[in-house]
Amino acid sequence: MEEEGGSLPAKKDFSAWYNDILWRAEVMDVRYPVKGLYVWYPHGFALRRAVYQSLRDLLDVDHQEALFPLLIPKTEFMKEAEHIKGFEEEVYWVTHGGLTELDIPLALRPTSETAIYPMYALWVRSHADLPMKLYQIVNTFRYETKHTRPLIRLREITSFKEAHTVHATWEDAERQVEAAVVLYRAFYNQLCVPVIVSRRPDWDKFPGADYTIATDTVMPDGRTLQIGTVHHLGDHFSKTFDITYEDQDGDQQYAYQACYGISERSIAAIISIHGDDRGLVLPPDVAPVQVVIVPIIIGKRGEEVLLHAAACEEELKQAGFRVRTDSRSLRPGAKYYHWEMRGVPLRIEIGPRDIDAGSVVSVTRLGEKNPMARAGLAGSVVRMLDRFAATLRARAEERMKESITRVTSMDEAVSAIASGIAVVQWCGAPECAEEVERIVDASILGTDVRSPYISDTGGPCIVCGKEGKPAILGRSY
RNA sequence: GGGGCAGUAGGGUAGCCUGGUCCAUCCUAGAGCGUUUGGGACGCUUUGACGGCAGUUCGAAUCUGCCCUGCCCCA
Repeated sequence: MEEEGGSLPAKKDFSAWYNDILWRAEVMDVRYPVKGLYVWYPHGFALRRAVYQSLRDLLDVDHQEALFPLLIPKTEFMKEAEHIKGFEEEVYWVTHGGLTELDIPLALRPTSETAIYPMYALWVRSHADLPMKLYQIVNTFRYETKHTRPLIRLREITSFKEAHTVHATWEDAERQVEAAVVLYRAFYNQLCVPVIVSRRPDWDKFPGADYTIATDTVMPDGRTLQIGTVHHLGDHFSKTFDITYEDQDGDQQYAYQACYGISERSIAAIISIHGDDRGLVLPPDVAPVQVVIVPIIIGKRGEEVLLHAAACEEELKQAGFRVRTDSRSLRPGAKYYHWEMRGVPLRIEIGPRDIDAGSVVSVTRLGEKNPMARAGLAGSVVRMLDRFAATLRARAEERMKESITRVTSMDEAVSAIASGIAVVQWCGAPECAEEVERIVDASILGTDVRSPYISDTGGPCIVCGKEGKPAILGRSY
């Protein structure tokens, strides 16, 4: 299934690079014969598993994982008017069971509010049940009409982590929204992916939400990618689905809710932000293989080299690393290219010369090559990988910083958007938003921007000149 | 949503315009054997393809229609 030889298009040609790296690095196979559905290769799936494990670890501190059905009866799905409007054009419907037409058509969940909340109505009874914080990791279906793209715009989102929380008050739900933002920041920090947090304009919020906070990152071509959203649902759904609790005075009260999601776009971000002309570059925390050992098997000392490699592998495994020894009968160079394509952070080469010198050769995925003492190997690897992650993070932060430009004119905005995000002042009026979006051919992503590179001081609106606040503008995926 | 281009072994391609020369070219990959191994090894043997359906025709990879899939541009 794997392909060697030939090479990846340069990352400068981002679209071609992205399409190619997915199969060359064995992340996704895009050849499944249905538009918008793709297959995870084992290596991609291992990456997915590590990424979602790290997300689970963060959530499991105060959330519980559950699992709700894929199919939602039309009667439930159609209850919340705004929600329906937001999704009706992209819902897949199951209309038949075998040859029999169903009395009530079943929707394939495009998201699970309407699957979960009827159950929440049963589960939430008293203030003592609150807050309730559950999440699930599931596939969801959306009949996308725009151009589909692996990991980015899918008809089957295979890896949707959606958390749904229930609270006694609007303010409690708001605090949960903030907690979710903190959680998502921590998640992306582990992935070494920088994000900008902002509040989506009203017309762009989740259908049925009071407001939406989003995390975006900037792709190498300057377009933004939304990689996390947090919604304050107010009491819209609790009123629709009758989610009430008995408060301390014995009165029934409507609950307030929040929900927040992350999908495999997080993996698209890892690939796009860290990858280079040689392939993937993976943060050590989520790399399926963290260390690859390449034994240099020459002539008579082959057996001896393999024994040393096996001892190193064992030592690193004991230390908790995901290690592979590549003892295939290929030239060492071919193995280096192979594992570089797959993003392995650290390579250790062991040959007769190293054995004689009591050392090994270590080479990071960023090309830093050093001899490393054989004694205390595991400790050295820990330090090496920590530094590697820090470098990745710093590198990505630097690029993020460079892609953000504060502008005061439309011309400046246009040129800033060509390579990233423009920060403008905006008064908040929809007419002004339409105007600026039309002129610069980009969208207002959000306000109340939280990024170390964007100050929150206001100024005159770029369109009408009235007092405005910073808003970010960009072309998004 | 509108328009354009394309689909040939696992991947990339030639052939298509001008139907027969094609049991289809080349590179790469896969299998087998042998020699190799400190940055993509080499030799020999071998496997493997015209997106689907219908039509035109004595004859279709090649022409026509529809469908599916992909890519690019515009909204």
